[in-house]
Amino acid sequence: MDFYKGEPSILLAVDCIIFGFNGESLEILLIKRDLEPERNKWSLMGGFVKPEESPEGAATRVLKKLTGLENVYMDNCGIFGDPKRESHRRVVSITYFALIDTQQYQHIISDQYEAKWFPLDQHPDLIFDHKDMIAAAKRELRTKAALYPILFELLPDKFTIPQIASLYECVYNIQLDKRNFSRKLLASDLIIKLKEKDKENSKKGAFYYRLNTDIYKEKIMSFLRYLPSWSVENE
Amino acid sequence: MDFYKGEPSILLAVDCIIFGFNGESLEILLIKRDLEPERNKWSLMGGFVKPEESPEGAATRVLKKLTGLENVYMDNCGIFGDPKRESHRRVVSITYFALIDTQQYQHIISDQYEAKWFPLDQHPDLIFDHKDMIAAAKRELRTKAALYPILFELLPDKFTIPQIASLYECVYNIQLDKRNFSRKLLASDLIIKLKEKDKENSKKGAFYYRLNTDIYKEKIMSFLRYLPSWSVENE
DNA sequence: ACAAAAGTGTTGCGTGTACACCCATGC
DNA sequence: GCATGGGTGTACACGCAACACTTTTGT
Repeated sequence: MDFYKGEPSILLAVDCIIFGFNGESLEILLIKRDLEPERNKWSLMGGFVKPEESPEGAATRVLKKLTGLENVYMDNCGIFGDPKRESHRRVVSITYFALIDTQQYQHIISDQYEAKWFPLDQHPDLIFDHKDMIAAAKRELRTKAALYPILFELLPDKFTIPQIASLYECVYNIQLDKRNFSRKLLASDLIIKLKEKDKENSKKGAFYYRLNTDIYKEKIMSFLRYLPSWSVENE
Repeated sequence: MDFYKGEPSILLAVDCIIFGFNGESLEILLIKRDLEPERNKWSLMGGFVKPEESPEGAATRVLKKLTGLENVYMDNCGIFGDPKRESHRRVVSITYFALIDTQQYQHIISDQYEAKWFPLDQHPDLIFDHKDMIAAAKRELRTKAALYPILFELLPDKFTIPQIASLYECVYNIQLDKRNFSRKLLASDLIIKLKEKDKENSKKGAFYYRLNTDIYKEKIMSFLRYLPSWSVENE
């Protein structure tokens, strides 16, 4: 039986905002678009949702195609469906942000695309509404990261506390008191101290830590301690 | 020119989780589905996205069709795109939750649909994955309402503090200390005291308040004071 | 008068912030 | 030994939960 006959069909796409952290700044991975229209312009990595996959599945596939990475943290961060967003054809795009460890990425990068990292706030002009998508992803990343410790996804397995502190500083564009930050993080039981020290960035050296994955998963999964909080303040 | 030729077309739908508060419990508005397949079964209000409208526009249209209401608070709360979610045809559905003031709704209800309010946790069996949609909407409502004072959207223009306190109790299934709640709310400058009292629910009577829309909009728009908060706890 | 719900005053505790200080190391 | 960044101790402020207490009114 063919229900819904005559209903308008719309093309459904996904676009990925791929975040990485190089120790200095928060960056996003952009590609030179490889199909018409707008071929060769800078763009987010994306693709159409195929009949046998979910939107999230499409995003996962597209991400793997570009980076070779699997099991990457991804999360929906918007729906872009303005009828005029692409002038040629009606396409609704669902966006996902991905957090990847650039250490792992370096080695597996696909040569099929001309891909390049750009500082989050200094990307070139992009096609369609991709600029808005990035802005939405940044907002969503900030919101999520304030509630759940997802930023660890951007770091290698072994990391130092100064490293993650500077990551938070990049994400929120703030200055943190590293001493208090360190204490707070340790008190959370989220990280486990290793024997080894990183001596590259200081004479004394900072201990390496790794995630306590049990506690991490618990915190990622759990919800807010839902209480009204009207003490919302501006950025 | 016809770019993207040969790309699979997918039907795109929206479904609305319509929340209302009757003073006693949090409820959702369900309808008896009026088209095949699954005609006459309980369902969320929904519809297909038309070529000339955005998904959000479709949700707004569909909501107005059922309730007659416009300018209703709505927010995306999920994407349901499993290839097998409807066995007959590939449909991806974007869900929106809506917060309406049931006082206004009572009078304008459309007779075109058999619609009925159900307590959020006691709804009948629903078609497809609509049950999951409601669960996702509930989670999203709780998260949003913990960060922004959106629950006022569920109340009439004039409301009392005990009223909104009991709304929070319903949404989070908790007991609040009304005394502290009242103080906290007043300190937020979100509400403005009126001369009048509601004497229906107590002998002393509780003052009516109305929203301070300036402060309200500011708080709704503003983002988190983005700071890492790992003190996440379970429900 | 008294019950019942609205609303205020007060206090202790926990968390975050600021900052003085100590520690380890390379040069 | 001294500069540099890593890390600890401590003190104060603030916000929130707890709860005794006051207020207002209907019966």
